[in-house]
Amino acid sequence: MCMERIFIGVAWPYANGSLHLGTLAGALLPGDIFGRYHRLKGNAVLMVSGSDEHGTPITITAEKKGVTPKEIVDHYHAEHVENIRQLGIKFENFSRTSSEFHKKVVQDFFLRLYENGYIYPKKMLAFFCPNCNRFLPDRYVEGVCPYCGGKARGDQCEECGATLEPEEILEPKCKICGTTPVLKETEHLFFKLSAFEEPLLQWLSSKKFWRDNVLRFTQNFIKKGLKDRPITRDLEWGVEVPIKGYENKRIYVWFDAVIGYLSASMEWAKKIGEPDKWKEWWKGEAKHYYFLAKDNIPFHTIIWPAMLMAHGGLNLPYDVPANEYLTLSGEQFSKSRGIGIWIPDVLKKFDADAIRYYLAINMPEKHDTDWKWDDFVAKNNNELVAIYGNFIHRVLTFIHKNFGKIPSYKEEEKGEKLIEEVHNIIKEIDDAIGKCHFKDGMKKIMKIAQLGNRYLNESEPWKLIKEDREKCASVLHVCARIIKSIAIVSAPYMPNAADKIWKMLGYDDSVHEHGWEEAFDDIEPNQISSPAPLFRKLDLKDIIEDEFSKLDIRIARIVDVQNHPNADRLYVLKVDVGELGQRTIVAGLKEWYNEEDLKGRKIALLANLKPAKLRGITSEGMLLAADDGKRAYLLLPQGKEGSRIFVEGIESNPVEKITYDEFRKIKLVTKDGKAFYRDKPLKDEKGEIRIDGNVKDGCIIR
RNA sequence: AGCGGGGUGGGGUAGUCAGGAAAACCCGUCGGGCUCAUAACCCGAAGAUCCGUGGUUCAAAUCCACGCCCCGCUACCA
Repeated sequence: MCMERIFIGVAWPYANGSLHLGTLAGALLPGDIFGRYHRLKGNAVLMVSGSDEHGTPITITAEKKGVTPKEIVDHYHAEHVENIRQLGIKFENFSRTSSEFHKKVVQDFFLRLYENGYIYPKKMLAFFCPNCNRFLPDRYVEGVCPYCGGKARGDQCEECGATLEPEEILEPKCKICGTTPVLKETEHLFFKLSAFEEPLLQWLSSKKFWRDNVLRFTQNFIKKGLKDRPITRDLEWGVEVPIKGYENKRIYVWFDAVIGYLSASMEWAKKIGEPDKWKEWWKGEAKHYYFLAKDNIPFHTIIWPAMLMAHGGLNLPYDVPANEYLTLSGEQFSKSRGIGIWIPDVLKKFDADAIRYYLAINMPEKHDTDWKWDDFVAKNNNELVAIYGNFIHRVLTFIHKNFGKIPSYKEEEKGEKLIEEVHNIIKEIDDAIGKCHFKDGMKKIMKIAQLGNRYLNESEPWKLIKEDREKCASVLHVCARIIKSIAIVSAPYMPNAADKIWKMLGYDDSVHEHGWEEAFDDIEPNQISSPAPLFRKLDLKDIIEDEFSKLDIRIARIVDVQNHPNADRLYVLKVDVGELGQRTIVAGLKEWYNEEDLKGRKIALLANLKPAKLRGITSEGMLLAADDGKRAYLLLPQGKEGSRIFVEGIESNPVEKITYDEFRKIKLVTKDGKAFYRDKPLKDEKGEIRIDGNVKDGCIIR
């Protein structure tokens, strides 16, 4: 078989925070499975990625923390590198965009496009915040839509979807400081993306094998018309523009990041001492694959290919098998809403391969899939441990106890049939991974383990060992041979476990130095040492240990206030809880808040409290307030009604209904005029939750 | 609003583009077997009007039309 060159580009994680499971499921893991598979197949793989370290969000994080952007990206880049190592993801080069090497490549690339006539200057209007003293990216401008009066963000209305020009937006506010920004003229360099509509469509016409969603999305996007994009920004943090007159500007982070694929390839070649070697992938015959989640599609199927066309002489993407999203119990990962599972946290608790298994078997290839803790535990325990791990463990312990080495094979009719069946499955796995059907491949590996278990049960070697030692040896030989196959075909999915199996089979090198075709070969009569279980069982109780996660605290808006007919001190409130609808609650606020104070106000509502009748009226939830023994103080959330109030780092996993007694054990207190759980502030999507009035520290919130 | 994806037994998914014999797989439930193995393994059973309505067809989960519901994207956030 002739060797292929495979380039694998994995979307660059942004160095403004920790990696989360979505990045792993959508880009890192499929890229790694694919890369490891091709290396096993004997192909020449160049797989690169790196930390994306420029852009406004990083400068803002740095300002908030009072450090330099460099310190932020150094911190997260180091963390990414460490996490990637722990996850067993193998890159030829995992680089970073703040390196001098990368900057130089970006500037050369930029200049070449400039010389080729694809970059030109143009004046434009942009929002400038006089208080922050900076131009604001769209994301940081909030205002009112001139068409529907809804909330508009940047260049678009969130409510009606209208696209807005900067000057149209009403009552614009800087999202960082709340100041009204001014429109200011600024000159930027534009990339002539519009020139590539036809070439891109032409190029796409040969991509019939792409995933449907990727291809259709891309084609529609282009057909709507491509606009030239400004590719410089008024910023200090980024790659300097290599053109006179633009010394105060930086290259737009997106433009710079995608060039990382090229710069990281060149840097790799330099590192291994063959500085021209990258050309074999970028100028010679090679297939370029890019792994990313769906939000990244246009950058990899339109902008980057157009940039490569404008540059000339470099290979375009061959396939972009973009994934959908991994959601968490049905909700999208979102740092600002406190929804997410961060890689450094999960690595503390679980084996990388257990995480890799669950994400592989549950990969969002065709549509969003959900990470659910109970499902993770179930699949780990019932599939990975029970079917896969146990097959290997029971075979090896049996061999170790009774033979000490891989027993020799005489003949065994059923076993031969099984081997043939397994070989067919291996071919199917090969085909599946080659087509980036990773989920399917993983399922088929499990199928092999299942067939092994069945064969073992039917053959009953524990009986044969007493009656027919030779046949018993043959049966176990067959099983061992199947385990060898499993080790090889699992290597792309669970590199660590695969290598452990390999060593338990008595080999003293690494499975990753071997080839895919060896999965068809017989096993050598190795001595084996005492086997140990590969994976451990998990207990859901150990995972969801924090009692706070039981609470479902939502923001609610008071729409109506009535006096309770049978109680002097109680109000009956009607509240709007967004997606949860309207609710009636009873609250004892009458002594401290009058009706007018309350109407329209946003409050914190414990939404999953077991409903209770208070003097004849059922209260569906409980309004949370601080109590200093003399009076009550309302919590003052700012977010949208229906959105959650959370504590960072504690995953929300509310129980159906919580009793008042259970809730009382969870201590929420006041501190510095804010609400705290333990030493962490309660937050909503707008930030930390303040408390009305002048409340002392240490008051209980109920 | 536009575009894209999705709605399949209790849960999670495959199958849909190239329509066709009993709708496949994993988990869960129930019954049985086994005891080598991390109370793990294996076999069997129950359980689905394949979102709804209408249409095309000898035949529809699959094609067409309309409707309902979820999710994502919409490039100067990454």
